[in-house]
Amino acid sequence: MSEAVEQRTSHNGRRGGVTIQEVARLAGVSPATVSRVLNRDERVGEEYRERVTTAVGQLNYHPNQLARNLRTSSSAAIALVVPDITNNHFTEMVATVEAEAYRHGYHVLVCSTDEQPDKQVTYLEMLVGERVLGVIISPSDPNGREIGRLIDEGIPVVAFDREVSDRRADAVIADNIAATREVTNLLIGAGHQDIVLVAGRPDVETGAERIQGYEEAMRSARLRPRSINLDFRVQGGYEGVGGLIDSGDPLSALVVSNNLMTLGALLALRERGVRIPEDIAMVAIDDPIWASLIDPPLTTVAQPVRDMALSAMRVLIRRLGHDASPPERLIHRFELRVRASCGTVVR
Amino acid sequence: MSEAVEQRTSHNGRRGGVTIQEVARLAGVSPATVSRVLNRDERVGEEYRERVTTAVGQLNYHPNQLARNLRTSSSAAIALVVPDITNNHFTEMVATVEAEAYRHGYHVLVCSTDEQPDKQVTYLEMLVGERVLGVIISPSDPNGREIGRLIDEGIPVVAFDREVSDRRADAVIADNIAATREVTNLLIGAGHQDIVLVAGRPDVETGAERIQGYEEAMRSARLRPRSINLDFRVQGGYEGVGGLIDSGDPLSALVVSNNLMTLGALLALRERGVRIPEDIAMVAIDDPIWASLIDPPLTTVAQPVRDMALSAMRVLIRRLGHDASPPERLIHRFELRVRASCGTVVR
DNA sequence: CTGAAAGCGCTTACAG
DNA sequence: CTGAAAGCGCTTACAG
Repeated sequence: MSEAVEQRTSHNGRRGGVTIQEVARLAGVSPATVSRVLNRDERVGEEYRERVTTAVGQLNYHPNQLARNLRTSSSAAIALVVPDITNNHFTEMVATVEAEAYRHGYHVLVCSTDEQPDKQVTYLEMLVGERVLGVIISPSDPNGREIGRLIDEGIPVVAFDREVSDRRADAVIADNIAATREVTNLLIGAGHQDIVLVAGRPDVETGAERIQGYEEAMRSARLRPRSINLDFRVQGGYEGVGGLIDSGDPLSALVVSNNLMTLGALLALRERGVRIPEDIAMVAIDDPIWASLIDPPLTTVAQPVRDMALSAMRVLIRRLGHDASPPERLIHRFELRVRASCGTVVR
Repeated sequence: MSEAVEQRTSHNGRRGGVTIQEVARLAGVSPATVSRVLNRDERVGEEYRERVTTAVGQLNYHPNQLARNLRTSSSAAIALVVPDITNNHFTEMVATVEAEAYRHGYHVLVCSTDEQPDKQVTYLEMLVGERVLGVIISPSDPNGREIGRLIDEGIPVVAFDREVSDRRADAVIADNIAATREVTNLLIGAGHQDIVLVAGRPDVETGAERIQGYEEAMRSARLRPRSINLDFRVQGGYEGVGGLIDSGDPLSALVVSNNLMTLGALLALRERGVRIPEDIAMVAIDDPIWASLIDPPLTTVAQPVRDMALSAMRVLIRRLGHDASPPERLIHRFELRVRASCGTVVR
């Protein structure tokens, strides 16, 4: 963490560029007036406004954001704190938020916490130091104390996908319980009994909810729920499902908790020559773009990530406008996409 | 673009937090000394150092980065400018850079230009305004005038994947010509003659190089090169390959120029019931994680994105340390991964 | 080794 | 409607 500090201390020699003073001089007005024009202050006279505008043009003046940031004690940055950018789910989210942010003149800081609570703490500390305007977070640790600190400092926080414990944050989440119940019921309806859930970490909210939905469905059908808890990565799905097969325990269908684990599961099954859905049926949460291309096409429930990201940005932008209405909790629904892998469809 | 400006002007009311003055008072030293301790200035006496350190701890002081930024005329941000974050290739790159940046105490600004030159210009202007420390760019427009401006301002630029025309920038690129030649030769060696290249935009460097490699291989074999130029997206591959099949022109094998187009191509082929490799053989540039999972597994040349990203960061960090040695040009090689889709392998 | 003082480039009450 | 002046919170020559 020290390198960045060292670099910056030796960086002062950079030549300054045009300042607001020079623009003021050329336009024959005060710096204050230039500033007002730049900030769209209504009360500047038409003639002054024009003189400033042309002076700005002639000098090719660009305001120093750093000075602005210090003076206003804020920046133009929105921070995105996610557990893992390479997870397609979050990539879509980042892409959507970035496009929206650009439209509104913000820029985005991407912080990947790697599911590590302390990386989250470090990043959040950094973010209050940088006075980011707002943060959208999919927490690795929903209780992370720094979350409250952001809100204390007046920085709005929108929880995405997973809630945070601080009740002052807004939240945009998906109905994980209903979605997992639905896909599990689909397998039960097809006559499966030995259905195992390849679950993500139960200490992560979405993980826990998916387990809950699965267990509800199983219990309603008087079946014994059985799940393996792994981390939400390719490796997790690969090792978990590999072990499951190798154990020889009865198994006729899998519910897999997210797209990365699905990839791992498929690798493990393919290596062992297990056929889907003949030997084992499979359904997955998340609908990555390759789901319809693999053999067999995968039955999934799709999470409306882009819509969720847009919701999150909408709420955040409202908060940036100092909307102090009570925290919102927006719940989005998944969409079932039945394909061949669950064995209920003629191929 | 105006919204961000409006927000910040109304944001001053935020309560300040602990300042360096208060730390100095508590420690019984001057602010200058506190600053020196914080910035690891060697020449501070042991006793002063300790007093400062404990005062910092007691007050839970965090330096205001905004003030630091203005004073040093720099920030701790590295900017990543890429054409499309959702492209797996760039996602991997962003993830790798982010992790490296975190290790070194920088944070990263993600800018997606959407292949639009003017979006690139807007972003680069913003970046000089923000005095980012450095930028890694995969240019939508290699000639974008703002690239030179960054370098003029002393901000190091590393071109990634695609070079920029300004010769002062470093570049980390891949050997696209050799890679495309190699996969094309693989098909030729298997006896194919009607091999079409599903090419990306020829005005993009990587696109042009891939076309070149393909044409070199075809001409060496006295075959007529034929390519369709699309944009590097799923949609491009989908429509392009669909049209190709529907045209009824002779076609026995496809070389597809990147992973998104490959996805599109596969969708188009599947819709039409075209079998791979029996009806049409296929090889692709880029080796996404699903390449080995689809049916049939895809023959690809893999680009070492993570290594490339690490190279880029290494160069950039060196430049941040004011290394003024001549610009580097690091060329990475692809790796051929023969699987079933090219029809040269027993399934 | 340490401190007093200047200053980075803006914005914004405060007067007029 | 406009300007003079203060000040955001640091860092860093400059003296000592």
